[in-house]
Amino acid sequence: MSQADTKQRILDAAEHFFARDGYHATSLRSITTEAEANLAAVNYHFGSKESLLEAIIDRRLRPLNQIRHSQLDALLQKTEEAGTLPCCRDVLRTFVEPTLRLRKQGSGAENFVALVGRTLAEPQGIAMSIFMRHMEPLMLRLFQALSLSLPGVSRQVLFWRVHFVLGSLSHVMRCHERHSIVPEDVSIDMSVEEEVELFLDFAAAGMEGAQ
Amino acid sequence: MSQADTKQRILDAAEHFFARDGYHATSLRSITTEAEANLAAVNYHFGSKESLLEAIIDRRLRPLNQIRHSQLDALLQKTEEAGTLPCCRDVLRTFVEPTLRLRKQGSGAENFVALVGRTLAEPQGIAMSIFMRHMEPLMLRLFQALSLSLPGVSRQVLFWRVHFVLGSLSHVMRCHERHSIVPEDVSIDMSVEEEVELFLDFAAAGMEGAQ
DNA sequence: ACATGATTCAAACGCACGTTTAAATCATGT
DNA sequence: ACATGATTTAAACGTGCGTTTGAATCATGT
Repeated sequence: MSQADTKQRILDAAEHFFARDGYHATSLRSITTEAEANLAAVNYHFGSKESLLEAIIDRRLRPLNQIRHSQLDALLQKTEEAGTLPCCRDVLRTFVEPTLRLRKQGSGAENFVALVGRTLAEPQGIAMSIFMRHMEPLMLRLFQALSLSLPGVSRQVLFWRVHFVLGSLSHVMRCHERHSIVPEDVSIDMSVEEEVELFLDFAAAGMEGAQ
Repeated sequence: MSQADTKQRILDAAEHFFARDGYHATSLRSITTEAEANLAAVNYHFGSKESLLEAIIDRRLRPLNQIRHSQLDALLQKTEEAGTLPCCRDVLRTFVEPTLRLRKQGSGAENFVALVGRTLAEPQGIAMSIFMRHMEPLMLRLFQALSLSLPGVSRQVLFWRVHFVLGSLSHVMRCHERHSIVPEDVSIDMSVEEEVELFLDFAAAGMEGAQ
């Protein structure tokens, strides 16, 4: 059993518990027990509990944001060539679709998505500063592209609507499994495409605002 | 200095720290220090840390939900008398407006609003079960009223859009002070009415969905 | 086969936590 | 003034935490 195995198992277990119970409510003992590793392994491989959290975010957020960046690149290049403005829904899709797709990829990625959802809900939390470092450039590009797609909406109003959408998205990201109250006639299982379009129906309409 | 004083000061201090740092990251020592009370006072007056959290939720959520219920009562009675359907925006307003108004009421209520926002983001958290007990009847009525106001939207789609709106709202509730990144030309200070209409422009359009 | 560095392991460290205790102090009715 | 119950206080309790240690074990190149 090599180092890589242990590190990966610890990352997976920690991702799982951090997402489900939160950073502070999760102990290194429960992580290492689930990972079938020794308690000291976390400090040996990662240095500290906080660095472990950073490694978790690093592992998944870097590739995710690369995808989001390149999707936005592609959209902006396409509309520029066509001499048109990107539509709000398409801009949002470059951000939302990779996120919801990640969740269905398996191998614990759904735990990461839920963890990010939690992180967005803890403004003063340890994870937030780590997270923001990764997100800031993309967020600025997203805001600019949305501003481009909705020339009729003031920057002030746009700012808040972007926040509303991020609130919705982070909420969806947290609800990865077993919902609290689900009416009997509502099905939870959807394809990524269905999820994305369901979300974009709401978010794009909200961004455009009341008529 | 009477018992009531100490209990109130502890409630206020705990509300403040629970909202800012979360339940697990807040110690009874920091609470009682801020409240200028003895460490043992929490267990004397409330029994345990968890019961303290319950008392915090009880103190503010009970009157808040009474207002929301009666606002919804009034709306439904009015439209029934007029023989019309309630409009989606008005239904949402009965839920959203008392929430955002509470925040401006002062005396620490803004901390409670932020705490509820956090709670909604921690599905397995201690606060969630306490919170859900208070919210379930109102949530069912809200869902029914929204269903009435949007007869063209399937229950399945409606269910998700309600979740999206609650996600947005809980996000707004958490952002009570000092935002992370605010563009220079965006003003944060708004009246309750402005906040409510800004939110409802977004939420009502989202509920109605893309055309 | 052996040396060497990487990894695992059991045990312990100091610390902060929520809670409990019992004495001291306070408030109140007579 | 005094008795009584409510409240406050300082101190300690046991527990679980993140982290550290040093020896044991493993993997690898020669």
